[in-house]
Amino acid sequence: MKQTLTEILLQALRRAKDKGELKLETQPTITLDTPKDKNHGDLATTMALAMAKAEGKPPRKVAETILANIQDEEGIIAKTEIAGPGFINFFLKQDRWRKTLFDIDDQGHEFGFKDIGKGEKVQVEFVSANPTGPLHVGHGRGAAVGDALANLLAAVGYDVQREFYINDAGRQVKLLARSVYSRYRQMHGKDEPFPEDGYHGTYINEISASASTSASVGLEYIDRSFEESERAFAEYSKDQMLADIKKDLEDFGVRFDVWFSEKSLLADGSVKKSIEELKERGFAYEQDGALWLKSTAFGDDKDRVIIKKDGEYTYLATDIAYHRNKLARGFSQLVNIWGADHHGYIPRVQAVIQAFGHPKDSLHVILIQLVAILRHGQPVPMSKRAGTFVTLRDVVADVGADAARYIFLTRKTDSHLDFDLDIAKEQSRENPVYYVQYAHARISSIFRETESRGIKIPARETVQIDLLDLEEEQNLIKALARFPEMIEEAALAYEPHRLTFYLQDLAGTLHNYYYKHRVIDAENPAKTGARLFLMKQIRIVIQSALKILGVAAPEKM
RNA sequence: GCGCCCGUAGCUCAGCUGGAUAGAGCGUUGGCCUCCGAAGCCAAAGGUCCCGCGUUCGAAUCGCGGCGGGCGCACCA
Repeated sequence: MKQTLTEILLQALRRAKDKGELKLETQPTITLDTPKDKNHGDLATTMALAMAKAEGKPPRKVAETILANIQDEEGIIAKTEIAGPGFINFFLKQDRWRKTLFDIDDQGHEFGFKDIGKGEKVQVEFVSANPTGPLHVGHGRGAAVGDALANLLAAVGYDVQREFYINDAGRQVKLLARSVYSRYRQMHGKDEPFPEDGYHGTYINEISASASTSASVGLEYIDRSFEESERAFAEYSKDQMLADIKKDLEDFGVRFDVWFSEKSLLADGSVKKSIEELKERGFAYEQDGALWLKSTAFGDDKDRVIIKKDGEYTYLATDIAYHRNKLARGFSQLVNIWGADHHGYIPRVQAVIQAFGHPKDSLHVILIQLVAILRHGQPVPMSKRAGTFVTLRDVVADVGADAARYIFLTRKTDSHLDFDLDIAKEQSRENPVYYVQYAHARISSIFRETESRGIKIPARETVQIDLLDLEEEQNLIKALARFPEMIEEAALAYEPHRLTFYLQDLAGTLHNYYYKHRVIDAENPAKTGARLFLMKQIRIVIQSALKILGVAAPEKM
């Protein structure tokens, strides 16, 4: 709809220029917005205001010229007007809007899913939690956003891969092993101090206990030193944690295509190789006995250490190899979803990307602000080390995966999120997710009713959509017509939260209609048919949007 | 000290690639079930869009400077 009108406007400009009525030294961009106020038309443009200065004419004059040159061959425009300082408002013919219903009927769940990506490969890396403890709510937010974003990008034609990067090589895993080892020894009556920085959660005890009966650890290490035991405990503990993490994510409805091991980069020599390549490219140098990345060449505050004086790699070293590996896999766009506390790391990694000869913006980092958990109105202090944190599993058990996902997605990622457990639990029926799901269930309920009465939803060949002439019906149709552009904008902006707001708006429009008018009118089969046809298309769009968010569309609640 | 994010209704937040009278949910007040699902609808009250200056025909939106809150500034990961 918007596209058609944009075409018409472009032609009008061309015509005005040919006739010498407009100078058009620079091609103006055509912006069309849906006005907040319905009295301002279905679509409005401010282009005349923007062009006024360059044309040297008052905006209203420019608007008049544009309008005078419009040729509406298809006949979609019902009325135009120039308002205020020079807005051009377009009122479109109702039957044109109604055709949207046929589009949805034809395309089904493909409706609104343009092929912007053209099959380009895109990777979304998210969660990537250290396998040293259970996932907490912050990870849940990242998981919800990452998964929805991946769905969204797939919906607009990208070939999307979901990846989880496993930090299984560093000190954290060693500390995990050490913690489990200590509890294990204590469990078997040995006098073993617990490491000062060890992980304190009860899950450590559980792993220690299960390790004792496992095939790979068993009772063999009760009297062995940590040095002798480390490998077995590290492997066992990490595997247990990863299995847990995978389970939590699956229960949350999130699945990854690739689980990428940091350790594998060390094992197969790619860390060494990547560093060599950086040296060859002139972006790594030695100083003070350490090896540095020349990240200042790309705008970082200072250069960063890759290999420490003692010969150990820093975290950056494996990240260099990891991002080189990603780039080599042929993605046109890399999206990393990180906790906001890692924001200082962005210039470094973007420097790496550029050092390997790729444009800076081939990596897009989305920062997720931290989630504060409130219980009884008070913030719950969270520390992984101290073992006090609210796990994703707890939240899912409390409020359900759908509500949790939806809450995570009703805020843009830049915003801090207060997740009040009591409200999410006690007022769960007030939760926005139910409002949207209820709309879906309501339509489904109507269909159950018509089915029991033997009323059929008409096919598009027989339906009389011109009977949909109520204002509330127009509102619904226009909301549906907005879906494709909303999807496109959300995808290009990497902002899945826009879908939740769209859905709430659509659901509200439906609830309003439902209350005011009855879909089934036994006296008027033709009108009933048209309304059922409308309901059918609304249901399709709700389903599509909820599916992208990863939230269920229940037929009954 | 430097950097990033946030500051919009009592609360939690949308709106921010500049547009017309700033929105939603919750909460408050009042109304709506003989009728397809009341997990719903309608209405009312509620605002210095943190402050100041600037750019602009036009600023919640852009720029600069403050203030307040969060986070980060390692040869940790």
